[in-house]
Order: sequence, then structure tokens, then C-alpha cells
Amino acid sequence: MTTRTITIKDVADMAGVSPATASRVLSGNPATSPESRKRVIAAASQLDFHPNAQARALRSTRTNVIGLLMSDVRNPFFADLAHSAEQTALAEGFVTLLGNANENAVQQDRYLDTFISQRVDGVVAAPEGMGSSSLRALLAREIPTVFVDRTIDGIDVPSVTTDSDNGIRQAVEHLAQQGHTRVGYIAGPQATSTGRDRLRSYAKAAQDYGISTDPALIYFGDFQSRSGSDGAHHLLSLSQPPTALLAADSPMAVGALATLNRKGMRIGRDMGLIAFDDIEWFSLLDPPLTVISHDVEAMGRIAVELLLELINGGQPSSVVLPSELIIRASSGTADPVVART
Amino acid sequence: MTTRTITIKDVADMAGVSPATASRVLSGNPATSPESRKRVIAAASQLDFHPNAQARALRSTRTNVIGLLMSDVRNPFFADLAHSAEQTALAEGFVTLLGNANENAVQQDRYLDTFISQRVDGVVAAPEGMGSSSLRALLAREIPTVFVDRTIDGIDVPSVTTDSDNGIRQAVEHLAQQGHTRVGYIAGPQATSTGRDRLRSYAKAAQDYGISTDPALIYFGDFQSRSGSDGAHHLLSLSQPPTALLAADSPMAVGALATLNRKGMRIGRDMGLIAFDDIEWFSLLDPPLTVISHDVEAMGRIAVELLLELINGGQPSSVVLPSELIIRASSGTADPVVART
DNA sequence: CTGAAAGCGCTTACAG
DNA sequence: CTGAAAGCGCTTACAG
Repeated sequence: MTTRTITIKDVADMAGVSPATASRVLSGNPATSPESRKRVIAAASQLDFHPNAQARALRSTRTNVIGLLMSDVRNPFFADLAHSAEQTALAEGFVTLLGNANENAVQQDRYLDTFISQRVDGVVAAPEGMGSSSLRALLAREIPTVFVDRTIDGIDVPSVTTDSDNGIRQAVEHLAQQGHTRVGYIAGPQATSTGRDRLRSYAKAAQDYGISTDPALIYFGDFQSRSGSDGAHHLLSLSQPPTALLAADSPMAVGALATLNRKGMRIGRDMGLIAFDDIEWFSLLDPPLTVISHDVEAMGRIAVELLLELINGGQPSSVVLPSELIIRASSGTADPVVART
Repeated sequence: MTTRTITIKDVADMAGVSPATASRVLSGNPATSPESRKRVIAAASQLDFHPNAQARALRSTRTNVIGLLMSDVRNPFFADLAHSAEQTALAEGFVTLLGNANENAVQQDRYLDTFISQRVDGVVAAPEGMGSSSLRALLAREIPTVFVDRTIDGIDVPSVTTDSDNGIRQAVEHLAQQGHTRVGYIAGPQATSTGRDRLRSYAKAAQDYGISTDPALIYFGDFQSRSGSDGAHHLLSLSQPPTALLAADSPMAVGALATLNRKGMRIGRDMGLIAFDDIEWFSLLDPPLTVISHDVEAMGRIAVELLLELINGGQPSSVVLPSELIIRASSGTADPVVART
């Protein structure tokens, strides 16, 4: 280090005050004289002083950093969620340490351990699994934590989630009305609450609306696009293939779409397709994709708002956001002749 | 804080050694006896000790954190870039502090100042503008910095960029071969190097291949999708509208696509469309989108590799990655009868 | 191989 | 309103 780094002592010296007074001015403590304030601020500006966040955090046990654990930043849903959370946090004076679990339990724990070591003021997490030791370590340290999108059974922290049930029910009803009786469901991983909830909702709605509950019609994916194309491939190879597909998230829907295209199937005519998650460009596909939509912007924003309440000693309640079906052309009837039985 | 936090002193006490020895064991210093190692590791594990990263950083002037400044995480190109950089960093033992400038100079500076205060070990940035005071402060402190995707004229740091020229040239040649003579170019912001470079390449290639250089055919967007739809709308309203559009990034291409769809234009027949950036699902559109492709995974990985070299005292050279045209159906001829003149 | 001691750069009771 | 002093939790020459 050739250029010695500027410390608060340099600022204090130049301003002709003690480090204590300089510290008070710079942290907005009102117990300062206008004269001191003027000189300290001038000195800090002239020296281009950037306070050492490590030293500040070490002493004050506040870092103004929140940890944001996302399961897969390349999934546009989580990219949007991260964006919404990050912008909300920034507006409130917090910077965001982003951990990308990459749908991988080991990486998730790696980042949670990092959050603990970095002494973040709080964590917003879209967790997977059943509560690893890293997650328990986080909670044992009473680090304020909010779950977003996903939860973990038996771990009682505030959360912001989507009520998938309504949207999925509408989707199944819609498919039934279109005359479908065999629907392929590409499920999310059962190690996630959303994977489990959406499958449960689907299974129940299928039964209620007279859609086949043949277990062969359920394919278990991992929320990533590759498993969507594998799933579509598998389902179409069944001896009694489905006439429509419902994918539990958008990357798997994209994967399924790629398979259908490769096979030369006409979406909405040869094969219906509905995706969970509304992504901007899904409406630009030809045909536009029918989706189950939920409000990702609100989800990210509210998660950070709950976290700030928690950090400030409050006891916020969990929030559940609605989901709803948006019907577009991809779910057109497979065979309009087949009436509901 | 009810539960007192565990420190290295607790670990040392339980292991029956000094904090110095505990520290040596935990940081892998070889000057330790097997006996000490065994007992310190056991104690740390039993107490679930997570070293305070602030304290460690304050003393050792290493944080093992790198700052990653992206211009817009919702842009899939940058989401992929962030993912690639983050995974590479993680494998090398660094965690990533993600700053999202949101294509906004003020937010960019906010994050750069944060990186300085957090004393990150290095920065990977996709910068915009001409070199703000925050950016200069970063460099004045000799914080290792690498530019990725974009650069700033007159600021000499290693970078990983794409040579847009070749891909754009191929795209223009292809459009000319298809008989197009009036092409609408939706440019990126001229405050970014990529916005400027791509426009320059386009203008030169248009001239070389006999495509109109009418300035009315250039629309200046901001790399976000809204400006793409505005741009398409504007260009189609010209008294002599273009027969094809070339968008300088993928969100603007998505925006243009939305406008074309709304107007009921058939892509690839009524209007050609080419996008800079290859996004997974662009090939799933109907018709699939012709794109100028470059290697985002390599870009993120190499950027972090260069940064690590820099952090370790090396003097890495900048890397320029190639771009190339991938022809799909969206750039089909506007009017196949028109021969090249 | 080990420990005592100093110090990284701040903030915060404490006393005035 | 201000300053001297202590201390946050580590690491690292230094001496042995």
C-alpha cells in the first residue's frame, strides 16, 4: 500500500478537533457545534474520506449490510425478486450481499455461513431443504431473517410467499374446460416448499376437476430449464401422453417449450402449455403463453420491509400474496370435441 | 443481543491454548502442533465458531470480498454475467457484493463508494459514463479493478470486452444480402462504450454494404426494454420506414418485438429483426430470433480471473472476445425480389 | 511451536 | 458540546 489510507484521525487533525468529535459529526450525532460540523465536513470532503466499514461495524455491531440468498439468479423470477429487494434495501440505506445458491444446498450453506461471518444485520432468503445446520446457526445467533417465496416447515420466521393454490386451481379448471383430461405436470423439487405446495395444489385440483391423477403424468424437475425439457420429453413418450403440460416455474416451461418446438408440435394446438411465473416476454411468444402470475416486485419489496421491521425490534406478520391465471393462446384446446364428462 | 457471540478467545479457552495459537490454527498457519490443531478445531466446531469477518479484515487488510457492479441485473445478459463471475469468485474463496447500478449513474456511484468503504479486495465493473469521482476515488486508492463488457475511455484498467465489430458487420452484410436497404438501428446509450462502439460499427458497416445512412433511422435507446418498444414505434412511423430492425441489446429487442406484435407485423416477413446478445429463449420465439452472439460465461469468468491476477500483484492484459452472427428466421428477407445493386 | 502485547479504525460511555 | 480512554475481535511481528 503506497498511498496511506485516510482515517478519521486525519480528518480530525485537519479540522482541529478530536477523533471523537469527528466521529460524531460524520455519524450525524446532534451533540456537535455548528463550527465543528462545518470544519469536519470540509476536511472529510477535502481528504475524500471513506470511513472504514469494517472498523465501524466492529465497534457498533451494525453493518448496514443485508444478506440476500437467492436460489438461482439466472431464473428471471429470482433476478426480478433480487432487483426489487435490492432497490428497496438501497433506498433504506442498506447494501446487499447477494448469495446465489444455484439450487444447491452446499452453496446455500456456504453463503449463509458467509452472512454470519460478515455479521449482516439481517437476511432475506429463498431457502431450500429442511433447515441445514447453517440455517440453524443463523437463527441461533438471532440474526433477523425473513423467508421469501419459499419457507421451511418448522422454522418460524416471517415470510412473504405466494398462495399458489388459487392460480393453480384456475389453471386446472381452465384446462378441464378446454377438454383436457390428461395433463403432464412438471413439478419443482420436493426439497422446496413451493415445489411441494404447487404439486399438492395441482393434485387436489386435478381430482376436483376430473383430470387424470395417473402418477406417471407427474415429472419431478429441479426448477431449472434442462429438467423442463427432459420432463416434456419423458411425458410425451408415455404410452398415453398428456394433451397439455403445466410447468411449476418459468425455466422449466422454457425447457418444455424447447422440446415441443424440437418435436415440431404446435403449442396451443397439438399441446397446451401453462407456466407458473409470469415473465415479461412470455406474452411475446407465438402463441403467447398462458401463465399463473404473482407479483414479484411486491414480494421483494415486502420481504425487505418485514426484515427492517424485524431489525428494528418489531414482530411483523407473514404476508401471503395472491396468484391468478392469465389466459393466453398457449392453452388453447387440445381437442375441442371432447366434452367434459 | 441475549446470546453472547462466540469469539476466538472462547475457542482458545476451550482448547487450552492462547488466542494467537487458535488464530494460527484456524487460518491454516503451518506453525502449529498437531495437538493444538486437533484441540482448536474440535473446540471451534463444538462452539460453532464463525470468525468475525470485520475484525479479521480490519487487522489483515484482506476481506475476501469482491465488488461486482452490474448495470442492470434484470437484463438477462447481466444476470448471466453476474452468475458466471460470482461462481468463479466463489470457487476461489471470494464472496461477491453485488451492486446494481440500474443503468443509473447515481446508483453506480453509490455502490462504488460502498465498495471503498467495505474495503473490498477488488472490483469487477460494467461502468457507464466518463469516469465519475467515485470511480476515480476507487482507482486512487489502488483498489484492483477490472472492467467487464464496458470500458471508460482514458481509464487504463484491464478489461474483458466483446469485439462487437465482427458480429455487427456480419449482421449488416446479411441484411443487405436479404435485400434490405433501410434498416432501423436501436442504439444503446452513448454514455456507455458498448453503446458507442456498436453504433460506430453499425454506421461503418451500413455504409460499406450500401444500407441507408439516413440519420432518421437511428433511434437512441437506453438498453432497457421500454426504449426498444418506443424505438420500434418511432422508426415504423417514419415517412420512409425501415424494413428491418437491429437492436443493440436484448431488452431493447424484446421491447421492439412487443411493438411489432402489437402492430400485427409478422417478424421475418413484414419486418426483419436482429438482436445483439444471445438469450436462451430467443431461439424459442416464432420465428426464432437472429442474434449477434458473444460468450457471456467466458466474459464473467475471465473478468474474475484477471481480477485475481491483479490482486496477487500481476499485470494481466485485457481480453477481447469475439462476436458472431447466428442466423435464424427472424431476419428473413423483407422483399426477396430486390436484388443487391 | 507458542504466548503476551500491540494495533487495525472506528464508536461510545464517561467525565467535564 | 468536547476529549481521553477503552474496546470491538481478530492477526502478527517479536521474543522465546
